[in-house]
Amino acid sequence: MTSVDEPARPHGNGRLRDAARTRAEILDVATQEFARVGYAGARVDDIAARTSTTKRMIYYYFGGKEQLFTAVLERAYGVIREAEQRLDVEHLDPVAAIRRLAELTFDHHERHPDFIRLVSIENIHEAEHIAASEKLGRIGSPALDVIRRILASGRESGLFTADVDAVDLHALISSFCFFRVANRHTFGALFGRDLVDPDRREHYRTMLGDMVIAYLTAERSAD
Amino acid sequence: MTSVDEPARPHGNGRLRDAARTRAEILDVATQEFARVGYAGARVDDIAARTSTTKRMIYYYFGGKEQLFTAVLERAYGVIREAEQRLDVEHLDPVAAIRRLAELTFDHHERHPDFIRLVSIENIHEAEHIAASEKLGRIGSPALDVIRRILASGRESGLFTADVDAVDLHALISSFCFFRVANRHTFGALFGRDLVDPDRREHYRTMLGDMVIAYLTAERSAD
Amino acid sequence: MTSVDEPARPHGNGRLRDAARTRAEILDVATQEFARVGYAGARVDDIAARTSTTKRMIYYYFGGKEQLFTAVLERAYGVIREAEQRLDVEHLDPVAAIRRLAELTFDHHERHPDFIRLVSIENIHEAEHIAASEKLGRIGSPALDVIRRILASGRESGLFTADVDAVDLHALISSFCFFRVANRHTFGALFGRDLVDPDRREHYRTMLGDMVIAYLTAERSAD
Amino acid sequence: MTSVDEPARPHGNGRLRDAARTRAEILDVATQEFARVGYAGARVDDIAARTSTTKRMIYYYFGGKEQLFTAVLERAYGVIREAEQRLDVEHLDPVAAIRRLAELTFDHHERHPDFIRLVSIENIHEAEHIAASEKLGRIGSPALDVIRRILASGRESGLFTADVDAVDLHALISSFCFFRVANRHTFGALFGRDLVDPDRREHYRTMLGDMVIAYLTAERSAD
DNA sequence: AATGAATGAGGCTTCATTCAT
DNA sequence: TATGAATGAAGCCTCATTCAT
Repeated sequence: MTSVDEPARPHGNGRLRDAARTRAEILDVATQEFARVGYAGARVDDIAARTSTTKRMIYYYFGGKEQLFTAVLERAYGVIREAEQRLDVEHLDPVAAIRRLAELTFDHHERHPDFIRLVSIENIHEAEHIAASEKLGRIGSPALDVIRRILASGRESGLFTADVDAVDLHALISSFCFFRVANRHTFGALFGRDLVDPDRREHYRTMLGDMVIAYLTAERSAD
Repeated sequence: MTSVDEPARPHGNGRLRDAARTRAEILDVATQEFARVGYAGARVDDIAARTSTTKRMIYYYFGGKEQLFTAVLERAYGVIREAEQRLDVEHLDPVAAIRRLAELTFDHHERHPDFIRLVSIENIHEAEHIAASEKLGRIGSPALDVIRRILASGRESGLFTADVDAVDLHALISSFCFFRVANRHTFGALFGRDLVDPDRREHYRTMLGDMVIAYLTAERSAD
Repeated sequence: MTSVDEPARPHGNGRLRDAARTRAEILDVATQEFARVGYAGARVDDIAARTSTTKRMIYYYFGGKEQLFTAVLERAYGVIREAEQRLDVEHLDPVAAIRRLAELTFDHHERHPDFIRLVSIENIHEAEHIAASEKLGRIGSPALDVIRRILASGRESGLFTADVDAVDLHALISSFCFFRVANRHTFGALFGRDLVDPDRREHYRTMLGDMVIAYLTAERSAD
Repeated sequence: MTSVDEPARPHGNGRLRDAARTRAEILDVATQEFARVGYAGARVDDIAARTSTTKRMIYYYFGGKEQLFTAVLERAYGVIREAEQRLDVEHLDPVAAIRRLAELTFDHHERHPDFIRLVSIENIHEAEHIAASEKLGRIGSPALDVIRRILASGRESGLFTADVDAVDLHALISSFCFFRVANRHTFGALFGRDLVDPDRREHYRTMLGDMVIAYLTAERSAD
């Protein structure tokens, strides 16, 4: 992202490396801009201006604004997938594992507000870029498999009573994490409470875990 | 602002009625357009074209695109406030009352996807229009008072054990309702599950209630 | 100009008086606005807004922006004519009379910067409004007659040697008075000297008189 | 900015030449239009239409209407400065030198009516564009230095008696030259005399010289 | 004599994109 | 691989003016 001063190499793939770097730089800036002001609000000129290359390169590498936005989404989702692939909670008992997974989800949302904004924006566009992307259609989530296994194990042991599958539980966990970051501005403006206040962070993190565990383990009337 | 049914008066206000109607019509169309494509994506020309008046009237009544968007938000929040003021759940016992409130919140989100989109959009803009609006700053929510009273009553009777105040509980309930509608496109595209599929509606509605009640009533380790 | 609270009179010309007053108020405001930002720069809305009446009245009384500007010019030239009609310098000897007249012209320009601006503006428009006005075409100037008589008397007595007629002398005197007020902004910005600085007022007033007298009385080579 | 006569170079700058030409062409047309109808009266569309490029280029090169007007002023003042730098009168005796300088000023005004109109217009705007321009603030005038030296020499030799400095004398000379061109429309319309009638040109040119010399050399009462 | 609502034409500016080199 | 110049379409907004009452 920062310009690296590496010695000019007479032969070889110096060019190629530069190309990759240019591409990455454009993606970095574009991610910030799209996240900041939305797809329609972003300006190709502004993105180019914040780059060490020119506007022409955006068209050269990505083809256009729309494809650039799709590339931004693809990379952003790639990052989250990688993080999820590093999840390591299955050595814990089901209750602890789920709580840990919820917390990691919570942390990931907190650390990537730009990604959350991009997702909000993509939803305004009814996920059309995801639908058009070869990389992103039905990409699923590594976390889902983890959840699936924890749920199965918890249910086997009789600890979990709730009638949820992994996808719904993922939605339940995500909803709180996402809302807290995505809607913090309107929520703060209307209710005077900053949902991402660092001082309240632990409180909300615990609240999420409590909620998920309570839901999964609640005594159920025979239905 | 809402369509007024007042009898035709002998002289005068014929025009005034038209003015209110014109204003309301513009707001209706603008609400749809802003919700559909966001603030930056919306076109004043398009809004005007879908109206029985002209573009000029938008500027006459609202002053500009930005103020129009603010007016749209103001009216949209007004509608939700009115709905919340009609909440009538306090004759129920705390558990039933909270479940009912969660369900009504759920239903309201389901019925007003445009409103949810507007809120997402306003969050992308970091709630700047709410902040600039005299009508909307720290508007609070009638639902909060209802929640507050139910929580107090439930805690008194020993039914509720969770350490939440009304604002946090409101966030918890809203997050699921909001996410389900707001993020349904990306969620559907990535996981192949339509969160607003009518066939799954009851399932999610129950799930929300279960989650909230489980959270509020869970046995807590002495901490 | 200020709204006067006079008792409503049941009969009589109360209406007419109001009409005259409204007209005058519009003219006052229009004079300021046109002088401030030029004909094209002035806004009918702004003029109306600074009035106690409405925009409609401007059209009612004057017909349109163009005619309003013409009316403004007509009244402004009327004021200067009246002032010139009160010139009383012919009891002085020719030299003193001319100096006095120059000084009065100087003073008049200083006191009516808005008028000078209007004249500049009308020149940008190539005097088309004057040409179109019945009141203003070839209106001449009472001052011209005065100058004519002084010149004749001065030449008779041998004091004045210059080959000028009244119109040219009027131009000579006016040019300095006009330039000092009209061009003071560019002159000040470029040369750092404020031509209308009160402290330099006497200096320029004297300079003008000296110049005119010197010109009129200079010894001429036999040509 | 001025049309450059540089030989076509083997590669490269073909475009650059075009850019300079495009810029210059826009400036030419803009100068005419602004001079013709004033800043507010000029239309960016009209300027573009009279150009071989498009409206977009005006914004590409100048940024906007306001900056275009400033650029027009900058170039116009640049032209006059160049002319003044070519003044060559100091080989004459002070009286002849001043008369010659006045005549050259007179001629320059006559030859550049558009420039005079621009200056009038800029004064209506209270020299705000000059103030905002880095090129134009306190630009001074080469003529001033010339005048200064002539004045000193004339005063040394006892020929000049008047109490003026170069700036004031410059104002005195300019005022007549400027008025004659700038106010010719209203003056002509009101008094029936065309100040720029070619037949009267020599008359006014002489009149200006006579006036300046008479003023500078007049016998002064001991004050 | 007065007014709020309405209007069509046109104003300035900006957009994503492409061209020639 | 890279770039400054160029573009047409469209964006938001404002103008002087008129209408219905």
